[in-house]
Amino acid sequence: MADRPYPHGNLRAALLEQAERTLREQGLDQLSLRELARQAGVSHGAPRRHFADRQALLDALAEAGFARLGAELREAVDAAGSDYEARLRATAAAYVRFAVHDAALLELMFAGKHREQQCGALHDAADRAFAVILDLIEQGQAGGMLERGDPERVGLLLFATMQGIAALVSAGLVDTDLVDGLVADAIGQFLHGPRALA
Amino acid sequence: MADRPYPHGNLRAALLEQAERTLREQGLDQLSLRELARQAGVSHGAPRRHFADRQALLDALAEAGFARLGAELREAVDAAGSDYEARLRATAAAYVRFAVHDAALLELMFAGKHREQQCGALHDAADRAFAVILDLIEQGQAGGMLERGDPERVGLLLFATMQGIAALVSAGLVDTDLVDGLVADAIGQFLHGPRALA
DNA sequence: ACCTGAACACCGTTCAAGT
DNA sequence: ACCTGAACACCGTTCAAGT
Repeated sequence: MADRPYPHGNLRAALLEQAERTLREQGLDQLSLRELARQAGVSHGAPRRHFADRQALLDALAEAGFARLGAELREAVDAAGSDYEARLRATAAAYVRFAVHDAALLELMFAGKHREQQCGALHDAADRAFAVILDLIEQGQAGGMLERGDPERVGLLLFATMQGIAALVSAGLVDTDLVDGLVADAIGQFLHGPRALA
Repeated sequence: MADRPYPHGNLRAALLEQAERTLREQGLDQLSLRELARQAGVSHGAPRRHFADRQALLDALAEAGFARLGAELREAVDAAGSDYEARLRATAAAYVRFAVHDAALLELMFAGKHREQQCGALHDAADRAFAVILDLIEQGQAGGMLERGDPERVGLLLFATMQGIAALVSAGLVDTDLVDGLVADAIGQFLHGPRALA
């Protein structure tokens, strides 16, 4: 209740930031435009100037989520050593970390219900996150660590596997202490095929 | 507006059935207890006798969703021929079909927010769906089509991959005409390793 | 045992009015 | 250009009362 970090002119950013925090700490159900306005110290009609309706805010959150996911994946790759399997593993681990830390946000990012309008921006943000994986695939193929093949197809498969593991974890269908093993299995299978699991 | 198919005594089943339809046709946002009560021809307080609150209804929907998913996977396996790769492919195709037909329901099934109470029943239903995949893995290992290895770990990986593909499709991040290829890639990679993608 | 109906607090959205 | 504040329709939840 001290000074507002956004005295003015930044209402849109303030709403998004607080919304992301609420989403993380209390879930989508508790995310209300009126409460966000209250926390920002403006009237309940004010957010309308920046977001046409609640869904527009959710779309913007999802877009920002993909941007941040892409950045975190990129960081993980860059921080990993030169060993290719370690780079893959670090990427997958970063993905799962994001999924655990921002489960509700990830749900929102993959929620089917998105506006046609924002859908373009959302799709672009998702593509930029996917580009990290794509780069990794091309790098692996160039270095001979991965078989040749359409990088997009191979990358989509890796992307899907990571998202699937994230979903199982977020849903609580797999115990958290099994996650690391599952990620390792996924990367091993991806690189070396079924015999990696034997 | 004709006769109610549930004159009485089946309110719980009627609510669940209508809720699943609304979820499919209009999405989670449009699912309201009051509207369900209206469609069932009862007062808005009546559902409370069968579901403590809205979340309890959603939990029940998710549980029923896993039960149906399991049944549809089982049917797909049984309807497929004896060729093992075809059986795997049919299972994955059935999963994606479910995801496309009931995207909002699948979202609900994997939504983190589930009650402790219902969580047991939900987990059991999910386990029964997973059992179909587990059987398939054990069958593949016994027949020599799959490498040996903890069937649970191998099965989880396949489960995650299917869920990941489903998520990408539901989110609209991959065009529907690429789905079949992606499923084929996933199964090929799962059975034969990376060289299947070259 | 199951349902009704009034009540309460809250929400998203709209819009005329202010600065 | 941006925000206010009253208004409207709708919702989830509670609870005393009915049968």
